[in-house]
Amino acid sequence: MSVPLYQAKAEMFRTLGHPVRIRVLELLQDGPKPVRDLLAEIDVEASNLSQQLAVLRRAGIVVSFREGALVMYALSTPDVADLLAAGRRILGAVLTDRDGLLVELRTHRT
Amino acid sequence: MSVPLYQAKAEMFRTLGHPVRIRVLELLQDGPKPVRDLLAEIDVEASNLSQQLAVLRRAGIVVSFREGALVMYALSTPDVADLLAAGRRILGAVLTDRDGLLVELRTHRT
DNA sequence: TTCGGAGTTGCAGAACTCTTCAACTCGGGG
DNA sequence: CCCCGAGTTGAAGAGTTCTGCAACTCCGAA
Repeated sequence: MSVPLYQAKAEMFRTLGHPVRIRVLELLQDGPKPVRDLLAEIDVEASNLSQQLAVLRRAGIVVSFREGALVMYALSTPDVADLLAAGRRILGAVLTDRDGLLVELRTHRT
Repeated sequence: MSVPLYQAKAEMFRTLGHPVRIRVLELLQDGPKPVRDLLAEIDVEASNLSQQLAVLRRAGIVVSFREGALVMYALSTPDVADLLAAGRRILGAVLTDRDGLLVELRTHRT
């Protein structure tokens, strides 16, 4: 293995670090979807969506296959859902901590 | 709330998308550590580490406090460990899927 | 076979992130 | 008081990533 593990991990997280890519993953959580449907829900240009899908595909996080005239995308592993869930939890924790801090700052001397 | 949720999520993942920052979080998983210790384990310039710590701090993922002459850092919530664990699982899944694919390609016609 | 819809690819400029250097703050000793 | 070790901050240049445009491929229907 030539790439250190922590670097592979960093790359994986970086891959998720884009609003369009996050939305794609959330939409794919409840099953495979054609590009058309993603495009209908995400409000971004087709070529831009395609670029972002390519990023996810290269990272191995989603897979694509053709179904008749349509190209379908799906999560490559359901573990992705766990990651998104963990992300949600941290976001919640961080935001309530911030509120807590604000309360602290208001109720005590700074 | 002015920032859409999926954008906040994307920012959080982007924050994790850097090798030094990942290593810091992994080291902090088993308790608060002074910057000196992080510096001793990570092999990066002090100012660079400081920059990366600032990124994590701004995102609310870690907190820092002074202890005598040293500055200590700690995870702001233990949920961060879950996120790293989920990341590890996906990395594993993606890599074994890749191997699976390679086997497929070798045993059938391409 | 030709057309049109569905996606993808290549590319260039704008926007962002990284790294490093130098200058700085802060809290103990001596 | 002055200095030193411990960290932080600011800024600039190099390097990446993002977006949108235009040109392209591929399948299915007429």
